[in-house]
Amino acid sequence: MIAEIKDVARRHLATDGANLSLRAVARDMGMVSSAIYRYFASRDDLLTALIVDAYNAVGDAVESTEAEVTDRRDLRGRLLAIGRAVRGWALTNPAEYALIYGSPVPGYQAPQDTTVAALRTATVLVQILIDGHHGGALGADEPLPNGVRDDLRAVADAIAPGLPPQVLARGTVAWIHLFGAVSFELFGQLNNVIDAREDYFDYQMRQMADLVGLP
Amino acid sequence: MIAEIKDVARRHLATDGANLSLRAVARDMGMVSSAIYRYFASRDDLLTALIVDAYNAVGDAVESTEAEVTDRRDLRGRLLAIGRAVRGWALTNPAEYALIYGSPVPGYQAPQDTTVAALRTATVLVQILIDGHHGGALGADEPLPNGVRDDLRAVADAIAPGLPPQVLARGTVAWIHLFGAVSFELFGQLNNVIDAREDYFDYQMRQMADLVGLP
DNA sequence: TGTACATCAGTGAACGCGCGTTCACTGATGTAC
DNA sequence: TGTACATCAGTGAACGCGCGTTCACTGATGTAC
Repeated sequence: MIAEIKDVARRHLATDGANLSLRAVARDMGMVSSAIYRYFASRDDLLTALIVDAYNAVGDAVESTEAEVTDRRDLRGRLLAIGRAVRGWALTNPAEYALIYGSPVPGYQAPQDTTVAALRTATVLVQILIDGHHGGALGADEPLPNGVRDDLRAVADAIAPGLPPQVLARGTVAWIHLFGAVSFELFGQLNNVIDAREDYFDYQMRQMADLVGLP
Repeated sequence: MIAEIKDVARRHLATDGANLSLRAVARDMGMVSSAIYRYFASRDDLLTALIVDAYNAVGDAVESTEAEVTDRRDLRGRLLAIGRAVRGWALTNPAEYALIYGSPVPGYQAPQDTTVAALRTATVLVQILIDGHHGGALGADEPLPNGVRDDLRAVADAIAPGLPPQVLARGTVAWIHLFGAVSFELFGQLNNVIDAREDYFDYQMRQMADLVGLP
């Protein structure tokens, strides 16, 4: 029942964006609006559930697609797999993507629960950096601004002990570019400019592989 | 009067996002809601005006900041200036930034008028590419997927005749990264990860200058 | 200088709609003795 | 096997609010003769 409500709500997200209406969801389920309160304490609670689900859905997509790269030394292939997984998921679930990576929902404050699910995807990328670093494939010579170096050292301590901040820095740039590229395409900024979307996306991911220094 | 309405509307954007309410705007101006219709035919018309203004505001900021770089051969400096101008404007006008570069407003269809204003910013970047290319500073050897090459050739024909698609390709990557980085920061994805925001942004822009191959 | 008229910014009431949330309730299903 | 009770999913009415848009109107200001 909870699952059905979320399904209907997801369908509504597609047309209404984050202005999700409890009453409309109830209507679609042939229920009276107050019945939803048996399952969700408020509209925000429903939104939160959808957000957590969305993070987990990208997480699932990314983890499984990346795991399919059988040659684990093919770091570029693994990065490309992550990128394609995110993009593929975003294209099939644009509203949910916008919910988690688009403009913040006005008046909605994300609770702590969401951050755990949000981290899953990042972990897969970081593992590529770790593997590349251990294999000695990634250089890490150039200096970083002090503040950035300290911030990234803290991140490394938490999720990838021993990974040099410089390596992480380039990883985050690739990371940000990945979501930037997907958002740009999804939010219509590529319209009338690039039609060969898939090739263009792959091209960008290759540029990022170069930037990170993957062999 | 039109200007005042837009001012108040802009203030509302900040709290309500794109769920802009005509009545609330009128209320804030001490008018009755129907009075707005003397100046804007509908809520969507007001939104469109705000969007065009926003594009022009970024355009102004970018053009003037970039023009301040006196050494025109300093291509990296010019790119950095563009980046900082976009980021600076976005940080002072987050709601307007979200309006034009965030998730699309549900149910709102942007009219043609907006594209002209949207192009202004891009033109400034393309000029850097042109200058770099004429100076012989930018290599353009590696192959591009056919579709991408054709798409970008068409773009070049329209706004920068003679500019090789390869050069434009790298420029668009920098372009997309710029907005990706600003959105990532503005939409809160950097929270609890990077505190040295400004340094981190500059670092990213330097990576993009490298990627484009600016001297 | 004074009157008649047109312009036009803003009013106020109304239409028809939507929303989130509360609350006492019905009525079916399951459980215990 | 049959009765009494508890559980609980869903109802329906209501509260108090918001919205975009239309429309006939008032009343001040400016213009023409």
